Amino acid sequence: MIDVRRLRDDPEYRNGAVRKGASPEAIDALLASDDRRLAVRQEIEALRARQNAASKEIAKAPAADRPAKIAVAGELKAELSAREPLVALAENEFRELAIRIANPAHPSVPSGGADDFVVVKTVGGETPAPALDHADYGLRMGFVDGERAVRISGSRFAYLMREAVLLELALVQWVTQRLVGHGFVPVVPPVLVQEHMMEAAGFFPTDRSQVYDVDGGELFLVGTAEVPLAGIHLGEIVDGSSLPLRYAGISPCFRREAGTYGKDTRGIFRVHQFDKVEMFSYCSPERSWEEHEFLLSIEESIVADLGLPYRVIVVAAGDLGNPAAKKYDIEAWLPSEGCYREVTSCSNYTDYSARRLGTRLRGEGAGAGTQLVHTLNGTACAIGRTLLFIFEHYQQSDGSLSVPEVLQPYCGFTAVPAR
RNA sequence: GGAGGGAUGACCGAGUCGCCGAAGGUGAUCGCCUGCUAAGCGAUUGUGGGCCCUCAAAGUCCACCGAGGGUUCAAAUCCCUCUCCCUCCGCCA
Repeated sequence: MIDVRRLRDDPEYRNGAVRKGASPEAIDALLASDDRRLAVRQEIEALRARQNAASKEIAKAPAADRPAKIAVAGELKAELSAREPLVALAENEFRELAIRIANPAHPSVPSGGADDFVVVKTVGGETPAPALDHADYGLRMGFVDGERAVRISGSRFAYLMREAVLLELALVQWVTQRLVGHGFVPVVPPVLVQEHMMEAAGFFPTDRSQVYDVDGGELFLVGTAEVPLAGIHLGEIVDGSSLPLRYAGISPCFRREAGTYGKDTRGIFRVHQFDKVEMFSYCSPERSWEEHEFLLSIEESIVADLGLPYRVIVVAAGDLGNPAAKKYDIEAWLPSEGCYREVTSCSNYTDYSARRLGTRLRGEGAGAGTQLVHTLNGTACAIGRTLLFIFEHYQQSDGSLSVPEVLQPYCGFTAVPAR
């Protein structure tokens, strides 16, 4: 949820919203609506104050005077109940308008759309394509069986099998250990959540079509552990000195991938179900940008230690998700396609999600007030996606697969012979 | 799936129409006291919003006792619906 006061007073903030696609008209309409709801509320509150006072008098009055006083209070009540619905109307109008304004882009975010990203750095070279691309290689090695999965679940599902499973477990172990070392609390979260949690996390109503609902719409399968991790401190006021609170969620992720027909149909690049280790930080507003860089540095270290060539980009304003003020993507080099493709990303949602989540922090010292926390999230490792990069970069000329050194202690083998 | 019980402030826990934004306790903060520590004594200590004000504080008004409706001049308290939690039975990895 947008900060309306800041939208009114801070030109840079307002401009950031425009760069995210909000029209100046929509913003002005929101501000006008804010004025209206305030005026209505003031009127009703004044009326209610009079009614409350009248009621209190009744309690103190001697029995003989009561009937007259009750009549007076009754009139006020009638007037109040006639005008009270106006408040809800004004509030609803305001909310409708407010929900359409995305979190403003940070000044450091370039304007424009999907092609207007800025490359921050490039590490490693653009290696040549291997004999088989990740899909063919996965099939050949018996790592990925999409054909059989189609029979039982439809397209964009796959059986992950054989050593690929051990590599998955190794990745989860390795990455989780690293995060624990950085002070993240490891979490296996619920992956079915209620509608209100989807809303609070900012996925509904915008991305409703991307989410599976089960149990007759009572519960929804999360597309990322970010959702339940964002809910850990729902409605809580946390001690400011305990921040940053860092969680590492390990979970399957479910995505409908609506509107991606024909896109990335090879292998397990884009599937309806995959496992992921996700980072989530609750952070004070003062140091959330620092935290964002921290999450990026972890993501970089993971990709780099796996030996994958990659680049870091700052995603342009128009290509940011609704709640993100800034987002980095790490794109690894995919030799078979001859281009960089996203492996991980991290976003700073600033106070945008926290406002709906109701997660605040209490400052230190006596009389210190509360303020909204900032929330950030990032992919530590999207397992399937990562495996596929390994299939290409670690595929040997004899058809065998070597194992990235960092994973060897966790999977118990150093190579998989050709098949 | 069946039968009961519950949801109150950071936490525990009173409270069956007006004197309740809510006793008491814990925790926290400030001060006092004891040559340290512990204990003890006193004070303060919910959230959000409005008005006032240059700002803040103070003051004042409104809302909030799981959520949403209802009854009433007046609801934490009565009624209805929903959600969640707990206990027992059944089922079960």
